Amino acid sequence: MASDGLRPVTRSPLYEQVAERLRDFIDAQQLQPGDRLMSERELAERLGVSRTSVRQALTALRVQGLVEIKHGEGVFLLRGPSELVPNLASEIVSSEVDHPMIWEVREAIEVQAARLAARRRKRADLEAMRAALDMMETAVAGGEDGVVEDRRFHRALVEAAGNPLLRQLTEQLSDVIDRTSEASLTLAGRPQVSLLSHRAILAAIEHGDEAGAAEEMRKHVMASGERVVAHARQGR
Amino acid sequence: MASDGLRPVTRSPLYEQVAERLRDFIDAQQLQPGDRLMSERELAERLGVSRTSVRQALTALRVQGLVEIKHGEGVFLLRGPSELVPNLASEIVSSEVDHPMIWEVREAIEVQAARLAARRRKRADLEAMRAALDMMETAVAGGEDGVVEDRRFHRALVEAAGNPLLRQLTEQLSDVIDRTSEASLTLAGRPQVSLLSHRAILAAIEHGDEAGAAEEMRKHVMASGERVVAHARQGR
DNA sequence: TCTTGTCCAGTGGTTGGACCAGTATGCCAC
DNA sequence: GTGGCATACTGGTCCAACCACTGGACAAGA
Repeated sequence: MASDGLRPVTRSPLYEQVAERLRDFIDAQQLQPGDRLMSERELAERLGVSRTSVRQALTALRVQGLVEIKHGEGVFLLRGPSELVPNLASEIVSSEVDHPMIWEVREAIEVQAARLAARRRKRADLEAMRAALDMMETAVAGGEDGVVEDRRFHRALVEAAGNPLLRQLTEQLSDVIDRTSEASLTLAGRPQVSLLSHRAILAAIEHGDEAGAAEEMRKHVMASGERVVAHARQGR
Repeated sequence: MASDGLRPVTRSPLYEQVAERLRDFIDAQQLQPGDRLMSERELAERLGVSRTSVRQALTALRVQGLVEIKHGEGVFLLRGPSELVPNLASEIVSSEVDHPMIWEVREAIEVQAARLAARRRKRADLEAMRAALDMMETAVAGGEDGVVEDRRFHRALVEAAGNPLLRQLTEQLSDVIDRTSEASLTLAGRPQVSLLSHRAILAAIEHGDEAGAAEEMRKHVMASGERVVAHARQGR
């Protein structure tokens, strides 16, 4: 399917345009954290839109953590112009699975998850990981890449870590993580190696060997990352 | 300064309550990604609020990536109930600085940051960290707790890691991290010990000793966490 | 029978204006 | 000074109307 130049027209809502104008404004004026914006009524007049639209835009900026809205006082800047784009993760990364930065973050999170899993190792968690690996072994033996089963294993491991906050972070990055895993496992010979690494990690966890589990996971993530990055460079 | 139970009352805006109700609703109903919510008008009536407030709440949920709003069609769920509450960090944690979960996450992120900082160690970054430590030394010598300087050091370290994604994660957790640091440094004798740990970490980074930097940071974070948790248990 | 056009009901998007509620400020009586 | 009060801002909420878009029902035409 070729790009036929007939992709659907996308009209962006007014409040979104307003939000963008406001971002541009605080950037152009070089407003600093703590500075106060104009009142909603004045903004509405200057932008030529209704106050409702301004309020919707401000709500959006508020959710993004850019401004703080104080009843009776005004709207105050929380972060400087330099710290825009809070969705850096999905923005920058989505198209560049081979960026080392992602692998470094995976290393941070998953190594700690492995360590904590080894510390806690509930029976149900261990069985979930074992099951995921068995499924992956079957898939790999059948010539598949085992992407789905790999994902299942990593999620089970994070679950086994028993840390809701850590779990939340991985879910937030799940898109990126899944992409990187896929990029790794579609490399020739990689699924077999990955499976062995997983077995080693699980073994350490089962023995309650925190340091060992952490180190095995670190080696695993690093190796995967290096292979993907190298392959990407080669392709360019 | 003791907790006097007279902190300012915080009235949450209506649209925020509405947003929370909606989150609860899609959780209770176990709505799946792709499902459609009721119309804005119906939601307004059922919740007993104006359509304006509903729209503000929906805008917030949209920005958070929870729903997709399609003109002429309706509001559709993007993520399942499992991936709710992106602000879990500030929600759960704000009042429980002594929860081990936070320290475990700090360990994950900061250990990796130390490792990467040792790998890259740009001159400017090293100087920023040194400067922060010197300031902390002066503060501690003067009998202060050095909370501000400690924060400066940790931020400089994350900066030195040279990983924007990692940096973003720490910023997202900055509230929690700052609280935990403060809880640690206000314990008797802790600032002195912390300062020594920082010196050791920085030394390893300066030598480009990745494993050493990582291990020193791990010991530092673990020790801080254990002390805070122990002190909290004692207080109960 | 299949297509085409029209209409219509329901959806979100936007507006203006009104009023409620919280904050800061200055003035005034005490 | 202190407290009370009026006031002039600020954001928060509501309402009623209308615009813009979508999808489906349905009739007119090929």
